[in-house]
Amino acid sequence: MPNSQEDFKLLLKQNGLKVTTQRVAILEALKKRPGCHLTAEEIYDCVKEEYPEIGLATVYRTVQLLSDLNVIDKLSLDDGYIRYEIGKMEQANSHHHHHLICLNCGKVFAFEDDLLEALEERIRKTLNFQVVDHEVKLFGYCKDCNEQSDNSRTDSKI
Amino acid sequence: MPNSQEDFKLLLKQNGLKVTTQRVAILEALKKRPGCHLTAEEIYDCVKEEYPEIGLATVYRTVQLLSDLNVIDKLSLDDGYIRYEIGKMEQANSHHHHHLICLNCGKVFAFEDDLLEALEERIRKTLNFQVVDHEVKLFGYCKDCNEQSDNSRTDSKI
DNA sequence: GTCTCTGCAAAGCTTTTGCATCGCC
DNA sequence: GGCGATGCAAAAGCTTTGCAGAGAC
Repeated sequence: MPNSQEDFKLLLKQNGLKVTTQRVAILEALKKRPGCHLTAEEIYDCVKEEYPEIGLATVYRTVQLLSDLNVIDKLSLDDGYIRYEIGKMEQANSHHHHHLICLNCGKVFAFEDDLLEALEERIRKTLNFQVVDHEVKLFGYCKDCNEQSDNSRTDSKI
Repeated sequence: MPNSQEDFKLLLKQNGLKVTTQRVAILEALKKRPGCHLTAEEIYDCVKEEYPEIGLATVYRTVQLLSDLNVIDKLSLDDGYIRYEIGKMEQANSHHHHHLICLNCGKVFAFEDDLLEALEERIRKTLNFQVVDHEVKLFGYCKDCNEQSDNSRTDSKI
């Protein structure tokens, strides 16, 4: 991506949309935080720091728009919030969201996997179901939390 | 499951909870519809047919309770509703939700897969992340919708 | 009889929408 | 200057909560 901000402005114009400070600011806020899964409220707080007059409704409208343009990806961690993260650049058609969610600390880790390609192929053949996208969430306990519980087990000898 | 309704009553009592008509009726409603992914409102409508005086709040409270007891499974299809289905019987610790969601007709298909076991094992080893549960959603187009679009393509010769 | 559960209504929360104003093109 | 975008506030929609009465044990 040589100059993705210019690309973004072009993308807006190509779709008959206007380039506004708010839209650029929201995208930049998400770009600065790759791998973060932000709620609309969180994005609102981030952008407000350098653009205090922005409204929450604008954030909601903009993330919807950016999601439709495939610039950002939508995901849910089943906590009642819709979350967004910067999309895998220049890969409009193959966004594979794989997330590891720690049930203890709540941290979210992303990972890429090719094993699912085989699964999708198998489903296509056996069930005649054509898979075009997927969302995978794995719940468990992360490295740090595992080690902590190991330590506490060791430490707990009075 | 020899007599799962008795088992359920026992489970409630063992947890210091009371056996009520509403709780039994809600579980029965879900049991009658295996593979259906019902919202609280839908469960409410089902139960109301034979128990008209039930309240929606009771349904919300009961599905939460049944979910905590691992009797039913919670899932989301990202449409703003929390959904519930009868859990995999007698398998309290290994519920593997795999869902195929048709983007055209909205139908949901469930499938079991062992490929993910290998993936989880790999994640455990490479990332030191202990997976205990997962939620997999695959979006695409089902058999019927695929065939329909094939037909409409054939039919559209005029 | 006690203590939990239920039903109703109200509140809570995230997200969406209406509308006058603002600002990009 | 026109028309889309914004900001505010109000509304919408799902879910939770408070409370008095009902029901399980």
